[in-house]
Amino acid sequence: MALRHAVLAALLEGEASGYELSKRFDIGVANFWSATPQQLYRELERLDDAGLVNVVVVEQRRRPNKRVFSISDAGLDELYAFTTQPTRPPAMRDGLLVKVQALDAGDADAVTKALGERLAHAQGKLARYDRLRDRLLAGRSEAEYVRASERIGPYLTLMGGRMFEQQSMRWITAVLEILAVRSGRGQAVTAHPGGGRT
Amino acid sequence: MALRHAVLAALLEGEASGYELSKRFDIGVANFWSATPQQLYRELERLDDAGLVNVVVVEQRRRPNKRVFSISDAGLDELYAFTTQPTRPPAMRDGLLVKVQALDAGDADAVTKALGERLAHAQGKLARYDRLRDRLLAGRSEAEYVRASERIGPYLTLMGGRMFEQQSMRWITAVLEILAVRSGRGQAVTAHPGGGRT
DNA sequence: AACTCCATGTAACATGTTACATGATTCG
DNA sequence: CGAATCATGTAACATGTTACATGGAGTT
Repeated sequence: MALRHAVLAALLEGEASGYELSKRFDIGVANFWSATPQQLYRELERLDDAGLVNVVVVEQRRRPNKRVFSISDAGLDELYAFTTQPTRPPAMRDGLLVKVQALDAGDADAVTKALGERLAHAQGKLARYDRLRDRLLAGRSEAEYVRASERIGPYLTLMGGRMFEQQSMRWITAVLEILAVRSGRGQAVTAHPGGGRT
Repeated sequence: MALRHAVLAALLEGEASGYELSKRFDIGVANFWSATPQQLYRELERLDDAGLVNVVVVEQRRRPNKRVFSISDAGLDELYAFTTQPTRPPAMRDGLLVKVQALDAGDADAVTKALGERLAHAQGKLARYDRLRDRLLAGRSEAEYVRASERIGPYLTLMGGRMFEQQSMRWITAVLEILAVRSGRGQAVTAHPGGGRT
């Protein structure tokens, strides 16, 4: 049930509508959890039913009404309790890794292309994280920020996100180099056994 | 449908029973995909139905019979096709990150403890990966291995796994240091707003 | 006129988790 | 004698994905 707690944690940063949350949890932006809009709308219903969030309907002039959610006292208790509960280590589930694992029986050019795309994606995410970091630090050094700021959680997960993307980039770069070496090596690429399908 | 292709990719390393596969895909070992035994048994049924694997029932003397699976020609075609298909960037979903994000409203000691446990877990995985790497290299240098070995996919994902765990360890270490600085800072920990639940 | 943004949802499906059940064998 | 390992599964549930639907406002 970690989606539930991820939503509560996100609401610590301030109240939000489902739509606003769906942007914070967008896969291309999220640094501590990601979820689709549909998951969020469903979960927000449940959180409301469980009394873990407060809801206010905000009527808007030239826009559809929105329901603005904030964390309730019961929600804060629930979130506190969550931090004391065990969590399992995360599962590796990345299609790109499967492609790389299957490289020898797959289309090496296609995998190389996919690696390049992932590299660009990581670069984009990193740039966003860096902008966010600059905004958080607001001119202060990290040491200053760490001492002075009220909250530290968001900064720490942001750092995690940055390091993760940098790490991805290093891995992809290393893989691409190795693939370049191998494609330039005497031995040609072995034709794929099926010989072309249909 | 990446589980399907992960299983096919795993079978490139040789035939296996469901039970054997479940060990390769164990969350504490897997370096390119993880899955529970139940998922694997279900998926192997489907792969069999779709003709993507060959199945041989091996009768054993003092053991229950086992069904040994290997990738079929159709399976190789399917896997090849998969390497040309787009995959989405992976979703961040780690309960530990949620805890860290919620640190300021949570139990800092419990989160610190969880970070320590994750650090140990990462260390263990790294050690396993290192042993696997030594076995793969079999005394050769990486450069030699890259030039000479038939397959490269498994080595590359292994490298990915190693780098990922090292990266996790660096992040956790940095977080623990920052938390140590903050807990030693003038300002005491703010009591949690709910004040104790129930 | 077409497209994107705001704002919400439903329905159907695919995937992943947890608990349980069975039964022999080997290890300490 | 109890625990771990080998080997397979079923059932129920929780979570996540995809496609679609609605409708006004602003933008090109």
